Amino acid sequence: MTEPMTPTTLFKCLADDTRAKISLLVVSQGELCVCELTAALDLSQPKISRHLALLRSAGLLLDRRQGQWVYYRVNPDLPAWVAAVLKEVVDANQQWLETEAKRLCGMSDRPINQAVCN
Amino acid sequence: MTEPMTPTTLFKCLADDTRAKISLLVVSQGELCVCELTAALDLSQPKISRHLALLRSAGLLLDRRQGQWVYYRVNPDLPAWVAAVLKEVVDANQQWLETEAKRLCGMSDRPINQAVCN
DNA sequence: ACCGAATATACGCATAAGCATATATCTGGT
DNA sequence: ACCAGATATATGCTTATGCGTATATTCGGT
Repeated sequence: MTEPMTPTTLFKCLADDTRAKISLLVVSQGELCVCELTAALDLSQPKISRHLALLRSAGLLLDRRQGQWVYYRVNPDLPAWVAAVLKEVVDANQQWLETEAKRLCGMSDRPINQAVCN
Repeated sequence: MTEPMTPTTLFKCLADDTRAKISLLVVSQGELCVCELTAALDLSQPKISRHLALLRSAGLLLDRRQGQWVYYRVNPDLPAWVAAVLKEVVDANQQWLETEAKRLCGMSDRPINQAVCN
């Protein structure tokens, strides 16, 4: 079902603030669970889940259940240009993600390892 | 009016087949006029113009009138990451643009210089 | 088995986005 | 001044997209 990723497919995934921030946060953190994303973006859980479902069905993200939590990561089988684009955007837009990154770092009850907080 | 380009702004520009192909063709050719784009994408002129207006008002493309033709190019004042993303996508997706590039090269009455056709 | 936490989906609705067609504007040539 | 080619915009319509709320589902602990 996950057809080859065309430019338009990728850009549709990212053409929404919620999905763009989810994706970029996941890229920079490696792996994040739904409750972490909900806290970082300060949005309702159904809203986050709905956007995650879209990113998953487009093949951009993969999910992994671990106990009560579901972790999302970037699909490692994507073409190299997709990873390159994501990396470029993340590296150049740290400030745009600042608020969300801070909320994530300030999260008290994170399930597992608290990632780099600098 | 052209606010700083956020990731979401850029991706909304590109989240449509017509606009993505217009943008990538312009990136790879340097500059293209409306009639060239209309021929390359094989779409109606109003449709092309409407999407160009969006790309222009988002600040992604600039236009320049030369006689009866209006040429569009990528805004050179965009942040470096935007140019990097566009370049990455173009380089890796030549095949996706193949049909349009061929139509452009096969265009008989191109206004000025016929760009590289390989 | 039951309960609460975490996550996913369904539903109804409001708005945005894209389209085709018609029309307006601008330019160069006569 | 007029006309044709090139381009831009307006209008009305249809569909896609995103949202909030309610409700399933799944899991670990008791």
